Amino acid sequence: MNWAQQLLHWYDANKRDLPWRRTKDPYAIWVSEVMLQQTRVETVIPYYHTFLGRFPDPAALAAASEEVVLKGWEGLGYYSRARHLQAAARQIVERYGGQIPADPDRFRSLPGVGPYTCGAVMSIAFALPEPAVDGNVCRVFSRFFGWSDPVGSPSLLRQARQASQAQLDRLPRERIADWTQALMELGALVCLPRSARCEDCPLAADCVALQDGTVEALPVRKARKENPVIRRDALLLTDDQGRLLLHQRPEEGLLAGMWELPSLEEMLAQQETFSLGETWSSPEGTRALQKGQIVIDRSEPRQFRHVFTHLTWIVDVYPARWSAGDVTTARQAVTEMTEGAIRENTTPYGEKGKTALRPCMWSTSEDRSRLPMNRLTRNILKHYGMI
DNA sequence: CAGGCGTGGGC
DNA sequence: TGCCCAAGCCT
Repeated sequence: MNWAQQLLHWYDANKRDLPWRRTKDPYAIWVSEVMLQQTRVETVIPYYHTFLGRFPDPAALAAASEEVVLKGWEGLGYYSRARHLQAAARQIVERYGGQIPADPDRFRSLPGVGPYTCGAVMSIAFALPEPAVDGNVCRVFSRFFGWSDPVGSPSLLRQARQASQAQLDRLPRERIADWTQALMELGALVCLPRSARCEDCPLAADCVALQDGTVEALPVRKARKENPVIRRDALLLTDDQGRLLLHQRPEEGLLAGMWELPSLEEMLAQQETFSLGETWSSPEGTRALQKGQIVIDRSEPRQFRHVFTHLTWIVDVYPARWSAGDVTTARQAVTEMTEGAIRENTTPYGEKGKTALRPCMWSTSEDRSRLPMNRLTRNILKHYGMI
């Protein structure tokens, strides 16, 4: 047996029983591939079942509101994946009658479908000989062939695709899907980033890195930049009916379109353009703020920390109460409630000069269970008993 | 092409 | 605790 046959043989005996390996539905396989981008298998499994139950085919996904789709993705992260998936589903309904095109060029042109996802779906769902090179495959080949190109570099990707393609071209059709998954499965179970299990590897006899003693050194990784720390503040403003003021983030960028606590800094930044009691931007169907005033809790704000891939937030949360009363303009209300209470050096919303008004709403408990929020906001609301 | 874009688990 | 990651894509 050559090394490719040994790998397939190993896969036959050691492959995991994963939900997306029990279906031939190209749509379901596609959904799993998108969810698995930069995300662990154990994390994905419950989302996979829920999402497919709610959106069983491209037509169902295309017909849903973005809010419901985002809610189905809540907690998974990288939320543009969900938007792209839905946008692609809509194109599939319009252009291809709701069927995933069994055509690499057409599928690849859909939003959110890159080289890896295209190759994975085409090979796994349609047995087309398209290479699918992800982080696992790069690592396996980097070690097996002793390639020292950095992870993610075009040269490593190109070589890995070429190596996979060379095998695909020699495989019978019924082994195409297995080949794609066998490479990744080896990376996930044996050829691990750290503490590789070379003693269990079906390719050990031919592995350059194992013979050279460079398994732990490969693949070469670039040094990571330091995470900036961003100081923020958030207003936990409730009224006498238990409603909570929420704010929707901009349509683009970090946590796009998701709901969170409004920022005192943002209110300060926008005080020239609206007043709290009169013209607060409000999406259709939500309740505008009534005239009243804010009473802020002057005790020390509680602090929450949230770490993203590329930055860290430290958020001071200020509990406050909205009560009916005299008309209070934003300038008066915000100036009064922040004076001596708000910390300095926090960062306003609308980074990079975008200061467009975003929708705010008084949310009921029911609203808060329905609206998509990120993990930090969920944690804050849970801490204060708001969900 | 380098950087933006989430989250939770392992060590 | 802090750091590294895990089945990428987009700009």
